[in-house]
Amino acid sequence: MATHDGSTRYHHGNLRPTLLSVAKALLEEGGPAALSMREIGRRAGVSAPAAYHYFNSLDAIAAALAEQGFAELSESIDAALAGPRRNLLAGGIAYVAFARANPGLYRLMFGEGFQAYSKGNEAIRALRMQVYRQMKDDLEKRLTPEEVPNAALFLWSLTHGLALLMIDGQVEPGADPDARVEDILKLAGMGLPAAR
Amino acid sequence: MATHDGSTRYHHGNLRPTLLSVAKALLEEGGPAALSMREIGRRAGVSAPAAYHYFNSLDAIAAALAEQGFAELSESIDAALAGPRRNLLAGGIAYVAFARANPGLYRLMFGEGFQAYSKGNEAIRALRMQVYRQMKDDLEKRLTPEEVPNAALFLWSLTHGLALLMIDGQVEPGADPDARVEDILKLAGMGLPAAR
DNA sequence: GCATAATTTTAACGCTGTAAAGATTAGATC
DNA sequence: GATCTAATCTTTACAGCGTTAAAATTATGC
Repeated sequence: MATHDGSTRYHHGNLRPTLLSVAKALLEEGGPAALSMREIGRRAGVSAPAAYHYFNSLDAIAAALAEQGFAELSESIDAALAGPRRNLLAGGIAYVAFARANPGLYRLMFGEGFQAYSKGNEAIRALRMQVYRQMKDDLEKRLTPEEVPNAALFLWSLTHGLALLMIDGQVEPGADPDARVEDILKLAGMGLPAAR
Repeated sequence: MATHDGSTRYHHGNLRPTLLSVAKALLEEGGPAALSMREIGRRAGVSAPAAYHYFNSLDAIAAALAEQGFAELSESIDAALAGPRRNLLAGGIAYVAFARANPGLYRLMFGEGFQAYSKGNEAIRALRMQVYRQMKDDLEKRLTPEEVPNAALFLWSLTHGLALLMIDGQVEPGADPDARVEDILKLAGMGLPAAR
């Protein structure tokens, strides 16, 4: 491997996190399809099979990235819900902001390959559930129990769809995309003051 | 190549459409990632390079499938809008129904690979625009001009998001998925009688 | 200092997309 | 009907991929 001073060592010393950060960079450069075991090794300054000491497969690397992503997304929503505007609108804005800041990762988390690499990954299932629960909990504060399931699916669909359309460049870029997101989400009636 | 009676001919005679239909089957079996030049050739009873006589690349096959998909989606929406319930709700239901009936194709049309194979494909851009316009036209009948852009993005986000969540198996399957779709879309206030 | 365990490399297999060159066949012209 | 031409398909080949197996190297504990 190559080190910062140009020298070379047999043992990397910090390979696992390096692999993940290199993979994340690759993911944001070219989307999930750009993830490649050999390219990850190349950028980490290591042969491709070296990565197999830390991950069983390319899918395992994808799963690790997705897991990180769900954790980060969940934290980001938590922070928004704890902020000055503690309501679902703030949560939705944070959700879309995460997707826009990490388009490759978001596509990995919700895109076509998901079923493949998350097969039997309980951590991912749990984290994904947690994001959904954050929204449901808030809805339960002001809706009847029968209304909650449909309202939750409605909001998730809207937010997820908006995030993807923006990521895909399907939304004509105006001056202030964040304001646009807020306007759209408000149409769902999310802007009500939160019940305490 | 192999024919129905077990014999073999050098010239297939109907290769281009066969390639497309075989590719469509592959797409629905394993999603966009399952599309493979060699497998397509194999199933068509032909060597892989034979396909290059009709398509420049695997992406070109994907683009042809996507183009077909957009045309079919557009027709399906048109039919719904011309039906007994000539309103946006009917259009939205038809939209989601298309996605659920062709999950692999829908992911191809709107998924991560889109940018790659549709690069410079004007037919696809036009057809995609057309679907969007169908919705906008209807909105313009009953909203002020300033309201239309946001309302259109709102509806497309909701419908697109719902379609993807259902395709991905994120919606707990109830007794009647179609009714569920209708309930969700109704929450957007789409169920108003259409202006004539 | 030495044995052991952890880490990484090289070599190899079967798969992929696709380019190049050659074989085969259909269709037009005589 | 024979022949020439153009269309169609096959074989061969190359580079790149994920992954496995075996060997090499280095760090660690005694």
